[in-house]
Amino acid sequence: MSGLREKQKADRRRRILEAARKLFAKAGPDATTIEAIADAAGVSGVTVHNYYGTKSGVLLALVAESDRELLEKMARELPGQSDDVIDLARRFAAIIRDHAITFLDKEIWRQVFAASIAEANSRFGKSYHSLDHQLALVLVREIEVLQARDAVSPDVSAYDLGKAIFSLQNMRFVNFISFDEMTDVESDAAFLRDLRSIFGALPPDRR
Amino acid sequence: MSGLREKQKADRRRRILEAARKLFAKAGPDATTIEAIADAAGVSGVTVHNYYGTKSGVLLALVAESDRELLEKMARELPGQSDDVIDLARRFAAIIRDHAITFLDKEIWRQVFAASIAEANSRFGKSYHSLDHQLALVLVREIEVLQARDAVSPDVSAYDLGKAIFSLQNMRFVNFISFDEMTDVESDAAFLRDLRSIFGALPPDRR
DNA sequence: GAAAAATTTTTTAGGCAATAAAAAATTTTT
DNA sequence: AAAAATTTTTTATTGCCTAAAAAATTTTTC
Repeated sequence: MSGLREKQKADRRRRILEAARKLFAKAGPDATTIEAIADAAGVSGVTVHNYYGTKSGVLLALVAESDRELLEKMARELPGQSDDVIDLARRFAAIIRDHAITFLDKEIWRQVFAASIAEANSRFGKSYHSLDHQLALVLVREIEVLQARDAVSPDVSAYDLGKAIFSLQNMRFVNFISFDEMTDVESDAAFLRDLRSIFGALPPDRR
Repeated sequence: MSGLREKQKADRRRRILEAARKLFAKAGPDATTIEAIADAAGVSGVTVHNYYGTKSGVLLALVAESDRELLEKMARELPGQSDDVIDLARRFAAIIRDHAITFLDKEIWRQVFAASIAEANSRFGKSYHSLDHQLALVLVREIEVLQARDAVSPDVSAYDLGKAIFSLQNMRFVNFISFDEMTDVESDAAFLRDLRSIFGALPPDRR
C-alpha cells in the first residue's frame, strides 16, 4: 500500500492554490494565466487543469477556503445579537457582504457567482453550495432561539424560514455585486424593504 | 444623413441571431462555433463578436427574445387566477419554469444565468435584467388587485413585495436548473415551503 | 456625379483556455 | 530488481476572444 502518492497530490493541490492566491491578488484572475499559476506551483499547466478543471474552478476552490473563515466569523458574530427576525436577517446579510468585499472586488465576485452556477455539478461547485448550506444553518439556529423567545411564530419551520431568508439575502447579494456603484448602505435598505414587505404581507385574518 | 447603414446593421443582427437559433437548437451552444454562426449568417466571425461580444452574449440575446414571449404569456395567464398571494406566487413561478424548460434544457439555462451575472453590465446583460423587471411588474399589478380585495395588507408596498417574491422565485429557479434530477413538482413544493414559512413567520403581536 | 471623408467589415495575427493522446517519469507491487 | 500501475509532462489541436491593419462600402462634400 501507499501514502506517498496521496501526500504528493495533497501537496500539489496546496501549492497550486497558494500560487493562485498570490497571483490573483496581484493581478486579478483575468490577467493571471493558468501557465503562470502552474509555473509558480512547480507543475505543468495540464496538471492544474487535471486538479481543478478550469480557471474558475481554481477561483471557486479559493473562495471555498475563504468561506470557511466566513462561516467561523458568522458563528462567532451572529448569535445572540438580535431581538427580531428582521434585525437578524440584516446582520446576517451585513456579515456576508462585509466579508465578501474585504476579500475580493465585485467584478471577481460576479465571476465566482457565475462559476458557481455554471459549474454547479462539479466538485468545487458542490463544495461551494455545501458552505452556503452551512451558513444558512447558522441562521436557522438563531431563528430557533427567536422562536423560543416568541419573536417568531412556533408554527413555522425554522429550517424552511432560514433557507428562505438565505435565498432573499443571496439575491440581494447578487444585486449588490452586479452594480459597481451600489453601496452596502443601499443594499441594506433594499433588503429591509424586502423583509418588511414580505413579513407584513398577510393581513391578520389571513394567517 | 443616412438609413442604409442602419438598415444593414439591423439586418446583420437579425441574420446572426437567426443562424444562432438554428444551430444552437440543432447541436447546443457548446458544439456550435462562432465561426459556424458567422458563416450561416454571411458575415465574418469578428463581426459576430463586434455585434454580440461573446458567444454567451449571442445566447443572452436569444433568451431575451424568448423572454418577450414569456412576458406576453405572463400578462395573459397570470391575472385574475389567484385568491391569495401564495397561490399567485406559485402560478407565477410555474409559468416561468414551464416556459423555460420548453425553450431550453437545464444545462443551457445554467450557462444563461451565469452569463447574465458575469455580463450584468453589458448591453445584453442589461436587457435581460430589464425583462426580469417587467416580469416582476406583472406580479406587482396582481398584488395590487389582491390588496384591493383585502387578501394582502394595505400597509405594504406592492412593488416591494412583488420584487421580494420575484427574488425568492428566482433563487428557486436557480435551484431548479442546478440539479438535473429536480422535477417541477419538487421545486413547487420547495417554493411553497419558502412562502409559508416566510409569510407565517411573525406572530400576530409582532406585526 | 466624382472625389474625399467617414464608417464598417474583413483579414491577419496572436494569446490563452481547454481537451486529448502519446510519451516520460515515478511510485507501487510482485 | 523487474514488472505493473499510476501520474505528470509533452505535444498537438480546437476555438474564444482581442487588436490592428487592410479592404470595402456608405455618406458627405464640392
